[in-house]
Amino acid sequence: MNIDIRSAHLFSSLNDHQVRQVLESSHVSTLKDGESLFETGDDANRFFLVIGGQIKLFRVSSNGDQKIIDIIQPGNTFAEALMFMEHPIYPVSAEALGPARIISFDSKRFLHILSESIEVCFRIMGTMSQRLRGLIKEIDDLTLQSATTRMCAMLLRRMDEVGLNKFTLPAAKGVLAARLSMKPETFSRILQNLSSKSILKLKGNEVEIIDESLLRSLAHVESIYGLEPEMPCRVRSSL
Amino acid sequence: MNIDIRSAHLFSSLNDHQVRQVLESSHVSTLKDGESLFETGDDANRFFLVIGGQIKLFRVSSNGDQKIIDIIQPGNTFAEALMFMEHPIYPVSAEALGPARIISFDSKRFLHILSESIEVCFRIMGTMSQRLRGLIKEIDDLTLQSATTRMCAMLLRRMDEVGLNKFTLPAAKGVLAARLSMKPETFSRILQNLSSKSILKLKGNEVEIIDESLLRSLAHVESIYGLEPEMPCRVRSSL
DNA sequence: CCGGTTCTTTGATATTCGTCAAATGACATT
DNA sequence: AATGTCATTTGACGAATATCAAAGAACCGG
Repeated sequence: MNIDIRSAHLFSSLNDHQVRQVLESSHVSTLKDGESLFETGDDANRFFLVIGGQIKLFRVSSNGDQKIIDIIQPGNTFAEALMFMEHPIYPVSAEALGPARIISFDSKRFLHILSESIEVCFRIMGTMSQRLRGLIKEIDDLTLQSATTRMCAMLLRRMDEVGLNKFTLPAAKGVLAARLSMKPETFSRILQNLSSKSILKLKGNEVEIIDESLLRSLAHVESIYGLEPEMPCRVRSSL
Repeated sequence: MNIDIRSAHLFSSLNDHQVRQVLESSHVSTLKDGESLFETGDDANRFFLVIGGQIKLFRVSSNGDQKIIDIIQPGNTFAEALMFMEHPIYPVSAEALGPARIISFDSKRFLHILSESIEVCFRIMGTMSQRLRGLIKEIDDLTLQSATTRMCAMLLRRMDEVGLNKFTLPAAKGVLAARLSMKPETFSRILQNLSSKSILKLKGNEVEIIDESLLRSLAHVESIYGLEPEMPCRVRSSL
């Protein structure tokens, strides 16, 4: 099991010596479906790299609903931003979505390495600023758009990702519903509705987009962001 | 007009020489009410420090509604996170809320200084991680709570800030409504409603909280979060 | 002080979603 | 295949919030 952690953006500019140092304080874990990694409010002295499966980051409201903040895919790190706080506390809970495999790292140790490498610092600031951007985008997805709009945007994103007009939903419907901040019932009804308008066909978790332009107009995706006039880089993964 | 930019967290660990360097590329501007500083999608090669008035950060949806992401107060910097991106583009628009005064800085120049000071890097990572936290909190305010809940939370926050049960609303009602992601009409009605239940009295923009405990229960403020990250942390509910 | 603009309030109505309850379907275990 | 469990769908209903329209208030320049 020798994974090169340098494939993760965060570690990409470490030299061999530094990688060895980081690995000294690291620990690989296997998680069962639904197994908790940490909870909102826990002391945060470690951060993580997903190497298999998916990790769900979420918050729970007083009435028991959960809002999924993000779903972390293999190759990505999370909770690394917290090490720079004086009293690091996880602002979300994390658990495995299906069986998963992660490596955890000691924050203090990593900070020490960081203090000797400006380059790595810059890289971290880069990922943090991307995450900030992603969250801002998220906020406006949540507030400027209706449930239907969010659904359509998600479908289009997924379609771009896959590159086909036919694809599998990236998670269970209930999970997606939470990710889009709606009830499973609403999720279901919206899909039925799109289906009844023959904008798409669905069979189980397989979706086939029929009328992309209509879907796109429903999503109102008229470059609130620019549609990147220049842009070489198309696929953005920030979910 | 000699302001010590070191009072801003971001610059606090710069030495005299560095401060001088930073100021070389800086530029003070005065903005009239509603004057635009930049718009969503503009190239971002400068960042800003508010020294007077307020700056509104917002995004506009396709139907013309605007969601206010944040209102930046004097002493705070904004848009500094973007300098670490390859193609920095402002993800929000910014304009003055009332007359305002700001200093702008050249990002490249600042990056150069940064590349020579790990300490400043760490400080920036600290502020960025706090901002991330703030946005996560924001997301769950928006999704896990109703309009009334958001209103109550805002009132309580304001009350804590001022330290009195009587205070002035921190901005025009319409602006606050947008900040809380609701229509002005809804904002008005909720206030009337709270007033009719004698939870508060209002006269113009003056609010007096009568029944704090009731307000607090309406806000559901059972610190999912602890209150303040760095505070010597008061009573934290289990969690 | 006036007239005009903009902000806020109010009422009537429409829509979107959530809630509750029950039916159906999918899947794993026995 | 039979069973149990869990996820999804469907329907009926209600509550929260947006929308539209119009009336008041507050503010401002002359």
